[in-house]
Amino acid sequence: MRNLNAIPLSALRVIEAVARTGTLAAAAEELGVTAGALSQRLGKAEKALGQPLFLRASTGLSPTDACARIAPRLTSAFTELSGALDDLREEAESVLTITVAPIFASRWLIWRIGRFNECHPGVSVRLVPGVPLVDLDRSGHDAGIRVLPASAARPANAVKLLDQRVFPVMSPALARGVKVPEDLLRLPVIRENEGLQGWGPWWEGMGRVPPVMPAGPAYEDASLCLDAAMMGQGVFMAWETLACDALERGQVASPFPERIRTGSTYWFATRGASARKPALLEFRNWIQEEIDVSIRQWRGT
Amino acid sequence: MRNLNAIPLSALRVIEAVARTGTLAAAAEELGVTAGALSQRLGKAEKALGQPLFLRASTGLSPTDACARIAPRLTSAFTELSGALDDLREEAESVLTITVAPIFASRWLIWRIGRFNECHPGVSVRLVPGVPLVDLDRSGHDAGIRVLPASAARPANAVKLLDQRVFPVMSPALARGVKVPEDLLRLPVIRENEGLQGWGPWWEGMGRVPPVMPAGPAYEDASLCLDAAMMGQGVFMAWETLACDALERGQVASPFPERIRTGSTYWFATRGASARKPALLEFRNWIQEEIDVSIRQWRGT
DNA sequence: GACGGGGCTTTAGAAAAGCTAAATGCGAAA
DNA sequence: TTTCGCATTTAGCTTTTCTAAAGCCCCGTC
Repeated sequence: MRNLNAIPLSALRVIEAVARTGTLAAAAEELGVTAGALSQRLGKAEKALGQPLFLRASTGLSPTDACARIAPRLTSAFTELSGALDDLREEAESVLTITVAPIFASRWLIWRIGRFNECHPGVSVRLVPGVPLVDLDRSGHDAGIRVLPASAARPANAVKLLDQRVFPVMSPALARGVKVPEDLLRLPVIRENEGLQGWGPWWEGMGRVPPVMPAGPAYEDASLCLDAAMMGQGVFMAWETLACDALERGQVASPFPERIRTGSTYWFATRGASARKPALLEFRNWIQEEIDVSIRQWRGT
Repeated sequence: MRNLNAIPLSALRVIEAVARTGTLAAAAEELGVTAGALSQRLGKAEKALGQPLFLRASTGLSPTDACARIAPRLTSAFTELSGALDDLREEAESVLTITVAPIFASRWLIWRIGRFNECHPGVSVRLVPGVPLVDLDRSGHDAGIRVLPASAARPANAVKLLDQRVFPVMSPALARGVKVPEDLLRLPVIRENEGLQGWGPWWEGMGRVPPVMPAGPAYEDASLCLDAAMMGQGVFMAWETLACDALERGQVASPFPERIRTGSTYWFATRGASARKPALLEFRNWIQEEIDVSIRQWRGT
């Protein structure tokens, strides 16, 4: 492979094009430069290789034996390169790579993505679950869906998908004993990573001073916490996108109709270079509609 | 194929090398430039393609999905290019392309070339019969064997193979009636292209004033003339390299022992760029020896 | 036999690309 | 924390490559 260092690749391209088209002029047209430039490149190539590659005839250039023998291989190699490049471009157009917080992907997005595929068969969406906020312009992702607290700066190239709202969920059996918020104090609180995310805003939203609550089991991520809630292990303060489907299916119950804003926001951030991809715009539109539908549904409006 | 115009081929090479080696530093070593140069090329490539191709990790660069997908194709394409180049080089070393006057090729060289092949199995000799003197430096031939009259300029990069000598030949039956040169006047003269090449110098060399001779059949080339002589159609003034084998085999007879110089010379001319090819030197040495042997033999020394 | 055209080559100057070396940044391992 | 490995950036310099125009050669035409 190192022998490619000895001769500029552009020279090989000239050899290929001239061998294929038969004239310098035609090759020049194809490569988008003047014939003079090619003549020079060719001259250099022949000098570098120590042998003439084309016989100069009045009607054009005809390859020497040796050149004719390798020309098809050059053609095939460049065709391969060209094809690979095509694929790259095509894929760039038809494939969306989207980084999503796992919680959103696992409990909401992946159950709906099939519908997008049905409507847009030419587009393939790849979800990349990932917690860390990646710099989209460097990561190779076309877009990212992330939840940011109100305190965070508005991300670049981002549109708001929805305000995050929370509410307590529990198994339907437990819910039967819960009539007023204070009833919750009798239940263990299922915590994500030992934290009590969302409880403060919720009590306040309900017009109460946040009380001390009995600690229940803790799990590593919100999805596991929701499972625990389904199983009756306690009460869990759930994000709406996390719980809406479980609520719909009756796997968990929500005793109070209030949906309290935490101040966090879902953002759909687009990579600058992908901003013009039609597939990406379609996807964003689709997800916005889908969120609308989904929320309207389960909020019971 | 035109899409290759949009991005420098060297950038593709960087992509390939980095994808394969995993680090910029290793790729830089392979391509023989600094890592900084590659970083720049890569940056340009990513900009040109509108998408990042590698994720920057602290341990090196890791290709994005899309890049990983095309990388093997790039590798295969460059391997193909590299292989083609190798072949070109190898062939340049092991293949000799030699342009020869057809008369010399057909009656002398091709019957002996097999011996060269036996001694030098790695070298393959291609004879390109051709009358016109080609410019070796432009024709793609490594060497040429040509006969030039004394008046011609000594060709560049040429060594003398032998002085051309001529003598009359005829069928053994006819030869029985020929004791002195004047006996030839009773025979038809077989002519090449209506000409009487060689007769003047021969008569003079024999100490005679060139007489008028009876015209016989004419043929297009000397090889056909020799055939005619074998068949008893007359007498033919043959070049020694043309007739020596036929003489050896008794197909023609030469009544006089004198071998008269015409002043023409066989040259072995080498293309400048091929002058250092070991195979070419071997061939030249071989042909010189072969000529020595052949001439010594049939001159009966 | 001059003429014209197609096609390659040459030339000079200008533009662009590419390179190097060194400074910088950034994680991870020690 | 320090250090180490690796990538990136910067500035300046070299080298390459390009273009446009003129030149040359061969060939067929008028």
